[in-house]
Amino acid sequence: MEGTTGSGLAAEKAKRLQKIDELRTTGANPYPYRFDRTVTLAELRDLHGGLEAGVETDFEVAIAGRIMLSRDSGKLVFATMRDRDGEVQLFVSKAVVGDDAFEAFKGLDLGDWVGVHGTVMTTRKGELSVKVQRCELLSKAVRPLPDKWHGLTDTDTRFRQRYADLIVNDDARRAFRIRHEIIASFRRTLHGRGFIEVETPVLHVEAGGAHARPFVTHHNTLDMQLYLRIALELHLKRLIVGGMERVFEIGRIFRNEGISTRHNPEFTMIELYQAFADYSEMIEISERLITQAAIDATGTSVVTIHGPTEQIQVDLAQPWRRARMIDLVAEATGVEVHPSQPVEQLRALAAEHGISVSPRWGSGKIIEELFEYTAEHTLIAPTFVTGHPVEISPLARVDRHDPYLTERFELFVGARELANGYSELNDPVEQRARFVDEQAAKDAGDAEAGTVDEDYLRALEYGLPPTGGLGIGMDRVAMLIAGVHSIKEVILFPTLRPEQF
RNA sequence: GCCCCUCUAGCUCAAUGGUAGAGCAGUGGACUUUUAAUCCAUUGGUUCAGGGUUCGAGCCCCUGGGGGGGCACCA
Repeated sequence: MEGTTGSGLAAEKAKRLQKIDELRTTGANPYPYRFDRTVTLAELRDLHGGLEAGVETDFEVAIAGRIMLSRDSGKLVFATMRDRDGEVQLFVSKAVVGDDAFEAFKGLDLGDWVGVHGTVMTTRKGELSVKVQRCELLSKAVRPLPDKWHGLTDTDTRFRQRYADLIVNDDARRAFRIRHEIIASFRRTLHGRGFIEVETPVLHVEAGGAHARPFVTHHNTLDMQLYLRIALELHLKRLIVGGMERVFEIGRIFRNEGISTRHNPEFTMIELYQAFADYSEMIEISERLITQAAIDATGTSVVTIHGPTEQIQVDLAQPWRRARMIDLVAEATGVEVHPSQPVEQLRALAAEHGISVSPRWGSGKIIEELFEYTAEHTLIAPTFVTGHPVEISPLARVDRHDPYLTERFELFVGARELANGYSELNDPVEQRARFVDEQAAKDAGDAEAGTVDEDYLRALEYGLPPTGGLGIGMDRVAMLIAGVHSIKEVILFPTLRPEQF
């Protein structure tokens, strides 16, 4: 623990802390306040990446970054510096910087942040480098970096210490870069179509807009129970009532459910609502948003889709399949189904497929179960599943051609649901009836059923224009475009059990 | 909640039930064009925790914990 011999973690930290003390005794600050850099390392490479080997320029730069590697060859030290977007080699010559500065440079540790003044050059082998004139410690790292070659692979450590993961794993940095590009792309596409970005409450008096178990919390001053939102839907549609016409929100959603490769208790959803549009417009926007995001994030609309048992390459720019839920079930089971059929008939079919059915379920819910068990896992390439039964779609408008179905779709890619949209139900009388059915289901013991949201009904009574709405799971889109298998790879700090220190 | 896998040095990994090891990092030394630099030497361990079996446990058994995968759950 004390002293600077040995080489465990404690000894390593002690040695570095001692270096900090020694710096301070010489009047140096191991944690200075700022550094004015002139170029980023990506800019440096853009400007000078084409230099031939063995060239020394007079081009002076000030750069800043973290020391990632160091190669000491006596009176010369080569180090690799990295900033957010690039790397460059530092060329440190004892003859150039002088004995004291040279020793000081050798005293740096991997992981230290430094600022460097120097000139641009290339080595004999052609490596773009900065010939260091002056090097300033910007922040001393007390803890050593993970393995310089193997990086960090332990998932526990990677997710708990995301900072360390980001320092050493290129793939981690890439995934979050892609996530950023996707979100930026979505915003651009929607701004281009006249959408306004809004923010609505996270704390809800009633957890509506979806079927999910909510997190419950409490407000002290109001002394009331509140729920973390499970969807954005109902507030955004209130804004359409208010005449905002085209709104969207990218927001965190909370669902008190299991954790898996596809689920995190808090995740990010985008929802958008467009007045005077219907679900067909939402289908078109879904396709456009995701395809454009892939292009913006990766430069190509071709993605590799990882299904449960297979993986395929798909060009998102090609039209996506559309199929009604009832037709997919018929295709999978060989039996025509429709929510107008007697519930006994559908129960029998479910039983044939080994699906246990709650006595509370009507025909529509059983059809959905049949779909999930028989058809969903086959939807690897992007597929819009449409025409959900009314029973399972309390906020969607009835299909203009079939009173048992709704004008609704869900997008499946890689057998995962990515999006959900519909022509919004805007008849306040019918909406109340649907809410009453939901409340009845909740009272009968369905923890995920909704309640009667009186304020939302009041809003509808002011008049919701014909509206198309859409929700897309941003994390899952990021998984698709980044080509990763777990949602934890696209959430910076995924939900984990607390660590014991 | 259930099932399976996993946990060894700071990191990446070894180790028939028989003295816990390697590479990297670290430390000391050599080297003015290296780039996972190289070469020589070298420090470093509560093997997740607690029990048990055994002459002897990193390894086998039990309990607990973290993580991963699957199931269940999840519009």
